[in-house]
This record gives sequence, structure tokens and C-alpha cells, in this order.
Amino acid sequence: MVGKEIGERHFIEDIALFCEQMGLPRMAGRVLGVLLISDPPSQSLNDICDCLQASKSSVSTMARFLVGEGLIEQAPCLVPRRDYFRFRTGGWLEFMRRRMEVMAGLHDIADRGLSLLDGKDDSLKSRLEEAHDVFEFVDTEFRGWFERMGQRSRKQR
Amino acid sequence: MVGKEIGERHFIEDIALFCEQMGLPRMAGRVLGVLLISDPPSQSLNDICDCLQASKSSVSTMARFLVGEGLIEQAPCLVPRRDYFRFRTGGWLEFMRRRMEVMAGLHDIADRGLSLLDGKDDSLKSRLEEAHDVFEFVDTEFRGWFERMGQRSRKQR
DNA sequence: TCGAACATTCTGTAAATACCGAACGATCAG
DNA sequence: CTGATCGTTCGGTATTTACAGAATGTTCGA
Repeated sequence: MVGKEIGERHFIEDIALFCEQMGLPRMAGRVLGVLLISDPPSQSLNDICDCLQASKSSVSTMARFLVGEGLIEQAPCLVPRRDYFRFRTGGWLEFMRRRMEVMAGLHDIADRGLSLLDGKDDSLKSRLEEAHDVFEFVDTEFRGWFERMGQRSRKQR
Repeated sequence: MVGKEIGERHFIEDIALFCEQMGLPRMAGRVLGVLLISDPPSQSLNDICDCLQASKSSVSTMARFLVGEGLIEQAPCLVPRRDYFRFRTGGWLEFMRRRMEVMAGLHDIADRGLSLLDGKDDSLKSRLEEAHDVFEFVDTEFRGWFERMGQRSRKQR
């Protein structure tokens, strides 16, 4: 059981707020919050509903949403005909990776913008060259970064 | 003048879409898009309105919003009583920096979560230790990263 | 002191979003 | 086959958001 104490409620809401800032639905953050401090780690949809006092439909929808985001996964069910979910190992890394991928997308857009300024003065291009540089740097630097980070967390286990 | 050609419109809309994915209002992205390819770099609110065919109120609001985000800045006005805006040098770096700061906020939340699991089995803590590690790593690694990146772009100028 | 040319702020509206409850569909025990 | 127990999906509602247009405030030239 989880979510009875005030500290747990507070934690769950902080995760929800964080998720909201990241562009995820707040309810998704709450579900995630439960699965970050639950004992045991695997919880059924009904468990989560009880804990959050939220409707089955919301929890079901958000659980599948979080699976798609790579943050949680379905756990082997102890009881037949019941879905258990748990936080997915490496979920945070995967989350960061996807975020960085979106950001790196600006790299190509900046290139297209530069071609629009073709032939014009260099001073006009510096804006987009900055974007190009920053996000190309993100793109390349992060691949190595994630590899190192992945190895590091794999080693710790 | 900007935004007449199809390529420019397309670029602006791509920036708008990117901004939307980053959680900024789409119209803010459009204003930013104009200021990334405008010639000259500094444009008045009216110029931007004309280019986007958007209302003054939206453009005014979004321009001030982007100033707050550190992505654009007010330019010294060539004509009195008129606000000129331009892309802010280092804006993308600042943008990334703030994003990373939000992400690093999870570092503290994870710590608070860990204290909730105090005394419980270590296997329960690994979820939050992962969060702790990833976002502490983000927090520290990025400070150095941004410094290097800042120096690099300063050198290029 | 007007009035023109701005920018900002307020108000309204249309669209998107978050959430719930109910209906529905599937699966298993009896 | 029937009912109980799940999960999913559908429809509705309330809140939020993204804009536009009108009203307001400000500065400057005549």
C-alpha cells in the first residue's frame, strides 16, 4: 500500500508537477509517482486507482501512455487477468534520450533556415549558425554521454 | 521583409512546431521563427504582425514572453516610439540551460523519495537511485558542458 | 492641446485538454 | 451458460489555452 502518508502524497504531487513541466499530463505524473515509491514495485491498476482516488479510465489511459514513453512497463502478473505495472529500469535515461532527440531536431531546421539566407551577409547567418552549433553539439555529445551513462548504471547493478 | 516566400513560411512553421513540442505557445514559435531569418535581424512588432498575419495583441504578448525566456531581446530602436526585437545572441544556449535546470530539479525530488523508503529493502530504492544518478549527472555534467559551449561560441565571434 | 501612431491590457470565443462515469468487451470460476 | 471481475473505450463536462478584436494608456509631432 502506498500513498497514505502525507510525505508520500507530497512526493507524488511533486513528480506530477515535474511531469507537467515536461509536457506530460499531470495524471501520468501521479501514476508514475506511485510506481516510484510503491512497495512492492509492481502495482495493479486498481491499486493505483485506490492510492490516487482517481478513476479507472484515467489510470488505465495514463498507464498505457507511460508505457509508450518508456517510463514504466507491464510486470509479469502474479494474479491472472490483472495488469501489473512497474517502473522500467533505465526509464529515466530513455526519457532523457527522447527529449534530446527532439531538441536535436532543431539542427536540421537550422540548416534549412541557413539555406534561406544563402547569399546574404554573414552577420545575418550567425543566429542560425548558433542554433546549428548548439544542437549539433547536443546531438553528437549526447550519444557518447548516454553510452557512458548506460554503462555506468549497468555496472552498478 | 520576410515571410513572403513558401520556404520562409515553411521554416517559420517548423520552428513553431518545435517550440510547441518544447512546451512553448505555437505563436511564440512563429515570432521566433521570423526573428531567425529576418533581414535585417531587428524587426518591429508591426513588421512581425504583417509577416505572420497575426493580431498585434498576440505578437506583443508573445514577444514579451520570448524576452522572458531569454530567446529574444529588445533592440535599440532606430525609430522612436517603436519596439524592435531581435534574436538574442546566446539565446539557444540559455534556452537549453533552463531546460536542464528544470530536469535537474528531479534530483532533489528523488532524494526526498529515497528518504520515504528509508529502512526498506535496497531493491525498492534502485528506481529512485537511478533518477538520482541520472539527474545529478545532468546537473554536474551540464555546468561544464555549458561553460565549454559558451567559450566556444564566444571564440567564434 | 489635439490627434496620430504606437504598445499593452482586457474581454470574449473557439478549440484543446484532463478527467470522470458509464457502457462495453473479454476472461475466468462456478 | 452465467455472473463476477477485470481493462478499455466512449461520451460528456469543466477547465485551460490560444488566439482575435476592442478598449486603454502613452508618447510625440503639429
